[in-house]
Amino acid sequence: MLQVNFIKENKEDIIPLLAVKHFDKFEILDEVIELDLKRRSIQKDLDEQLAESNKLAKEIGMLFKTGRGAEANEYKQRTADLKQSAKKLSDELESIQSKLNELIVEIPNVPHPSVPEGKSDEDNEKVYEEGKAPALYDGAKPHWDLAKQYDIIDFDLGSKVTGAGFPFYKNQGARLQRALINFFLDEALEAGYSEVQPPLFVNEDSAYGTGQLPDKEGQMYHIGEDNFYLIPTAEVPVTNIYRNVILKEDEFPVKNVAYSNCFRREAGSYGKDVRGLNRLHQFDKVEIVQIQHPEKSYDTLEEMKDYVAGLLRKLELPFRIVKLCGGDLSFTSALTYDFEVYSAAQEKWLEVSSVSNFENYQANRMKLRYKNENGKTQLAHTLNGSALALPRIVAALLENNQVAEGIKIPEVLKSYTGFHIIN
RNA sequence: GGAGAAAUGGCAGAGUGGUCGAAUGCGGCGGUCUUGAAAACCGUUGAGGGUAACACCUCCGGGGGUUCGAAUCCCUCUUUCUCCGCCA
Repeated sequence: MLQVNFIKENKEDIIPLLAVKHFDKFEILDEVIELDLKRRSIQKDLDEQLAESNKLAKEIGMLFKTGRGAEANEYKQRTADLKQSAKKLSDELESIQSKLNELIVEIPNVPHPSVPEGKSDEDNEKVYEEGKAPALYDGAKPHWDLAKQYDIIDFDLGSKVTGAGFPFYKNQGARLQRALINFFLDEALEAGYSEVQPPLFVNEDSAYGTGQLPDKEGQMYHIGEDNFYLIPTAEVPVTNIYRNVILKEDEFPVKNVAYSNCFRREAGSYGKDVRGLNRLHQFDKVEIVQIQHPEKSYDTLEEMKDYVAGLLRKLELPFRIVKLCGGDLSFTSALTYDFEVYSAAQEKWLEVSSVSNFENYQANRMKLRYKNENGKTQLAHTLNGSALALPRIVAALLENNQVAEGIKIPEVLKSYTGFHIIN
């Protein structure tokens, strides 16, 4: 969430930027500012009353000690009154505070000035493109047919055992998954990320910390009995490692990589978008997370973008990078690059990675701070990116590398899979 | 799952109703000494709100209560440890 002071000081500047994100409830900004003023004045009154009763309590103590009980009892009367009005004020304060909270989480992160205008993914700005879609041979098929032909991914079996969107990976398909996970993790370690293996369930505080709650409640699987949420991405547990943490400035940048299963309800998805591997309820992803000094976070975003591009290059996949427009940008992100891989058989671009800078939006919720050189605590910046999500990479690998004899494995993966062709 | 013990500042650890935001030690930072370093000595060292700056307020795992007054007493939740049970 944004900081109240930031809103107050930059209101005029952020209104046009928020408009790029199609946020139009600008009256919330004023309400937040007003509530904060109110909060402050009530806090002041309350503090004064508390100071008064602290003073009285001390005097009463003294009186009792010196054996002047009668006087003490007179004082007691006065504290009773104070207590009552203090209680009223603190109730009022609490209700204002929670109203303020409710409102401020409705304000999305302010997009970076370079974020293009636009409604949907069609308005995203292409910033880079590399590689050519391969010319496929005549019998080329989409990946769901290939998966069946080579018996490497079984969607029907997944439906039987669990439901749609929970496939089984089998035989060479299962090994390809393992190979990709290991390849991605090894690459990240090489790039200086330290690996963590996070829990797949998180508590409410964590879901709130990275912004899944209260916004996207319905998108997560929820274990009611224990009030846990299944993680939609490793970003949630990994970023929350640093919830309520004050870093030292020389600890920047914090770089973590995590492989995890991801669980998404994907309520509202339909049609060919969800065919095969295009959209799953459970999938595998290697995620990179960085925590960085505010002044360096955009350099880091570029670095992460280049890193992801390098992975796709090694996998020999044609890809492009788009800068998300205001309408496609997520609620919490200030700037996001999406990576799309061309699926030759489906003749469309598949999103395989998303690299974002959240600036201090997540950090403010999580109270993730650092001490600067003057000893002042300030909010850090958080960034993350998929590096990479497996299903669509697998889809593209299968489709783009198919030949009459089978599916060729890219050079860089051969030592991981132990085979050169799926057949 | 059952029984018991515990949770205090970066860490260790004292504090069982009033001058405790909290002794002491370690660590960190600054200084004295030194050619430099170490040792020794001196000082300093939690977070949030608030203020021009002070004052002042809140926070001793979370929440609630008792009391004029709570780190300290009571209730509750969470976590950790010990024992028993079960178990990959």
